[in-house]
Amino acid sequence: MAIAPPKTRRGETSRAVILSAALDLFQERGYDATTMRAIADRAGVSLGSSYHYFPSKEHLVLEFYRHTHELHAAAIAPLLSREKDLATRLRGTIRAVVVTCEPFHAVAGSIFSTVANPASPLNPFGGAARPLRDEVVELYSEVVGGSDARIPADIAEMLPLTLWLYQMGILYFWIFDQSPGRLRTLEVIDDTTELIVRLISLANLPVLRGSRRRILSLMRGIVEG
Amino acid sequence: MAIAPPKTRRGETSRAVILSAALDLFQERGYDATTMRAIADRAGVSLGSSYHYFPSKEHLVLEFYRHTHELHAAAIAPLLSREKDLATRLRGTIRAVVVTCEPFHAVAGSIFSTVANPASPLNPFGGAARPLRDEVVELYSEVVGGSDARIPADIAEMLPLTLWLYQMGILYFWIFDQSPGRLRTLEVIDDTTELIVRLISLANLPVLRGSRRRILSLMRGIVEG
DNA sequence: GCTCAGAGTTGAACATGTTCAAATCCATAT
DNA sequence: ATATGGATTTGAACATGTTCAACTCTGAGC
Repeated sequence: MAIAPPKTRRGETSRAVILSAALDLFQERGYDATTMRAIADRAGVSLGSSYHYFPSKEHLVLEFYRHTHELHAAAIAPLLSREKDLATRLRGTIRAVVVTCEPFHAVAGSIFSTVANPASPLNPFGGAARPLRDEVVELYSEVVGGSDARIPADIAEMLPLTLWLYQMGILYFWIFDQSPGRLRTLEVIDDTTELIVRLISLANLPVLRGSRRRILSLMRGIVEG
Repeated sequence: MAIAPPKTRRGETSRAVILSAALDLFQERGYDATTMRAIADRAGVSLGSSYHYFPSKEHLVLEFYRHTHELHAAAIAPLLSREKDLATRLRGTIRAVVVTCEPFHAVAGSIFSTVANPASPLNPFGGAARPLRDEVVELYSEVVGGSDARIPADIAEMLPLTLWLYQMGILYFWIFDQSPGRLRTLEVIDDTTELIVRLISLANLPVLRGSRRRILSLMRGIVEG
């Protein structure tokens, strides 16, 4: 189940070469059209060797994810250290997600569905992908925490996870988006990020206190399970 | 691509027998563990015959959906004709969804991921499953329309589709729910339906008018695409 | 009753993810 | 230098979704 790390230099090379071939082919042809045999061929190893380092084709996608996550984190680092306005930070972060993922747009559909499967090791709610999800949630923690917005503690507690979920929603929309330059997705991002920030500030209104408490306790209950 | 309907009585019988075998096996073994050969065997036809009536294994799932949808619609008919309170109608409807689907809980995970795939004919946002989705949305139209709640026109316009999406969310939660009697899902349903009705009434507050208009126009924009 | 076109049926063949037992490689101990 | 044990590599074999060309069946028209 777990990925066995290589134990020799030779093994490290093989693993790296297989992964690189897989990432290239995923981008060139998409996930489904990329066969394990093609990956092995391009990597110059046998079919069986690929399975020595990656328990399944899906585990190769997990590395693919880690790759784009690192690209994304690097892309928004300047923004996060410079900007203090929450809306701006949030908008920049989410925009960077779809910009970073753009080269993989054609691949994204089949990958997304793989990830959504509760039985898949890639499912972010419980499988091998859990650590990566936690990293992304942590990133949103920084997006919120590094801003000058004053956010009530109960909201701040659930916000990073909520924003991660929101990001997933945006990505799902983006997968379907065929507009030139993915303009529709960018518009939705602008509108929704502004809305989110506005709703957070509205949550302090006395009339909304009750609903707010209910929503947050509901979310806490869900997360615990 | 499209499913060719049988043209003779013999064909009708074959189709029915294949479908019935598939539904049985899906429940017995789950989607992945059910092979097309097993379906053909149980139906007493050849492998090729199955493909004459159903273009793919996924199309068999589509029928599976239609089946549960009909069970669901029948289950809530008494409630919808008797009850006028929106929260009660909504709670009963969603509860009936998970109750109806309970026999298929083990199957649901792999099916859900199949459905989420934009490339799948089962994807409710565009594939062959679109008509079925419209039926479900229509059902929520009735849930709302048949209640005595006074709902502003702009909200009423988007509500059925939103409730359908909400139902999908509940089902995804339900898939992960391992609690005895699926109690956690039922709790979440009770809490969320109440919350939804409360938020609808709050939406009339002057302070929320702006956000409400933004949210609805956003949703309209998304649906159009 | 015969013919025939189209509906229905069949099973072999193919593609591809995955498994596995055997072969090979190589650093280290002797 | 040789032996050894584990890491690595290999390719055949398997399971299963899907395709397809050939075959059979059936009922309408004569």
